[in-house]
Amino acid sequence: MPLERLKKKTSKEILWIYILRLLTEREMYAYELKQKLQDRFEIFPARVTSYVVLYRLENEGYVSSRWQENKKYYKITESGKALLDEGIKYLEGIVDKLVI
Amino acid sequence: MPLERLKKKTSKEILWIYILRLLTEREMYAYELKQKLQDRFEIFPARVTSYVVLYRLENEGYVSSRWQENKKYYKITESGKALLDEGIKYLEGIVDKLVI
DNA sequence: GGGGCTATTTTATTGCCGTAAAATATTTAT
DNA sequence: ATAAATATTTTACGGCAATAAAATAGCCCC
Repeated sequence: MPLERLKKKTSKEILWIYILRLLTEREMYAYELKQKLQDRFEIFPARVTSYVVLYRLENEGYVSSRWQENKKYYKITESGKALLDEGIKYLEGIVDKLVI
Repeated sequence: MPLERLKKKTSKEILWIYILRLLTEREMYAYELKQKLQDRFEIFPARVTSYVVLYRLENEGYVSSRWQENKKYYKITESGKALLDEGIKYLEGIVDKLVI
């Protein structure tokens, strides 16, 4: 089923968008994000995935981090917010083109 | 840039949705579809890609084909239409969750 | 004091889809 | 007549992101 493939693939490959989206609400740590991803977006990434994605995002300056009580809290940066906006607009654009 | 990755990846991995969408308008052959994908959706798949995608779609019953004047015309089936609807709804759902 | 949950890191692997490659046939300008 | 563009097929390959694996540490509770 291509739709299953799409859901599996897409929901994982847009993970960084969901993560940035959640971080607009407040600081969170990776483990917490994984829970939220399940509750809010019904995505079930593997244990490590959110760590890896956050590592990439931080490396590219879209999030910053600080340690507190043995947890690594991530915060979205200005360029992260800009990226998120672009990402959402891009996805809206896809839908628009399909629906017309 | 994760957005570039997203555009590259997503626009290719949803290729089948765009193709099904185009086929709701009329029968087309693969080569023709490639042109339309560029004009309408600004996607630039490799020469063979539309052939491969259509092969998969036909195999799974989402399109049917017939030969006419040395061209293989593809037509969307009922299950193809259902799949397309589901796909679009799924994408709309993603956007909705992000925008809230 | 040890089992279970929370929390993170690094490295190696895998799965999959688009794509490159190679081959072929027809049609259309020049 | 021939080069270029159109049109399709089959097989093999590559990239890359999520994931599995393995290791580590704090915390809680019984």
